[in-house]
Amino acid sequence: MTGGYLKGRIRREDIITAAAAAYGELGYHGSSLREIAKRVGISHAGLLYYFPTKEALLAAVLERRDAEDSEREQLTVPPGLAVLRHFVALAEHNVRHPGIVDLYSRLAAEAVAPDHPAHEYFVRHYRAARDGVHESFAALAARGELRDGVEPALAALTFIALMDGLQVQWLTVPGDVDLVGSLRFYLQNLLTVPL
Amino acid sequence: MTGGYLKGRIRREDIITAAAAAYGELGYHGSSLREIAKRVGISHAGLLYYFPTKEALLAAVLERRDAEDSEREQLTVPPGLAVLRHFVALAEHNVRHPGIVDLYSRLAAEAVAPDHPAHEYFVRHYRAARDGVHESFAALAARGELRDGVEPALAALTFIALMDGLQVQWLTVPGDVDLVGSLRFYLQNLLTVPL
DNA sequence: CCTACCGATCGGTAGG
DNA sequence: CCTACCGATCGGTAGG
Repeated sequence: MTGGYLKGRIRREDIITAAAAAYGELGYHGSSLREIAKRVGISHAGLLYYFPTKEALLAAVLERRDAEDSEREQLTVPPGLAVLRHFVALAEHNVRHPGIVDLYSRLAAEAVAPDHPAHEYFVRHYRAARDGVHESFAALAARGELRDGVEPALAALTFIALMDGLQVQWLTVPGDVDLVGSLRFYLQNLLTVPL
Repeated sequence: MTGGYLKGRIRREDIITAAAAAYGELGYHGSSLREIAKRVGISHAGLLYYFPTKEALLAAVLERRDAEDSEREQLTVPPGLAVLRHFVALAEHNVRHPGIVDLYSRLAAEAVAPDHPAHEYFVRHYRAARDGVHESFAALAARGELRDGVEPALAALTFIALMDGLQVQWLTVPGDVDLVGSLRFYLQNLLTVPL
């Protein structure tokens, strides 16, 4: 007599996991409900019992991604070097989980279209990422740990862009790209102190 | 009695133009032959008279893109600052032609999948871009125009990645991103001489 | 959760 | 270049 609720919750998680993998491999538009359902072992109509529309499933995938990121990111990290190191650690994590990188890169590129269901998500995502890093660069600048002429706002914007661009190139030609080393190189270049 | 050949060639060019626009807006997989044909004012079967398969049309779009890039790029530019300035000029050109950026970003993200028909194209594209920039950074280093500790190979890789990442972010939140200014900022940071 | 179905759309072909 | 068509696939619904 195991609770039916628990079983349902597990099933939902399985569906979200399968959907995230499919979005990474095939893109959102390229991932049919039938394909995702097959990976879970149910019919596509059965999937729609858990998520009423294709977009609702996408929303659930993005929500879980945010929840995972928030978990890994302890909110206690103060602006400064620690935040930058945290991003390097995130890159190290990503190298061991290409599926996550796939998902993110594919969705980000699709979602440049204003009518894409994940567009607003990425607008917020970029703003939040930029603002967080900006704050850290500003703190470093105040302590004189940023090289002369380095504008915190531009440093933040280019840092986020670099991470994204590196990921796409890494996925395309994995052997040619050192994700973590490239990030370190970039950051060290802006700092007057060791990372 | 206008030559039928000329008319056919113009029609082919029109189809390629429409396809490139559609790929940018909707991605390759999201662009149906019927949609592209409608933009040209013919039936999708008519389109297949000019390009026998969907992939053949994609190949034609990529070929023309390369041809245009080669035209703009005079082959006489020697490795060094001039090449970097050329990339900044390319960014200025792109800001006025978002359709090209759309096409490139969408296809690059789709084509990380090894079985995507444009995958090999992007593998070659990344290699060529990196090698070209690498050569220029190496020349600058030899002349002492690169800051200490800047490795030409990493500088080249991150430069290409930065361009790509900036483009996606610029397409998503155009008002928040200064494409050209960000590139200048990045490059100036690596150099000991004014760009 | 299932089977069975809907209308719409896909790339490609036949035959002119 | 067209009309007409093919089999396959799509998201979603009906009714259990």
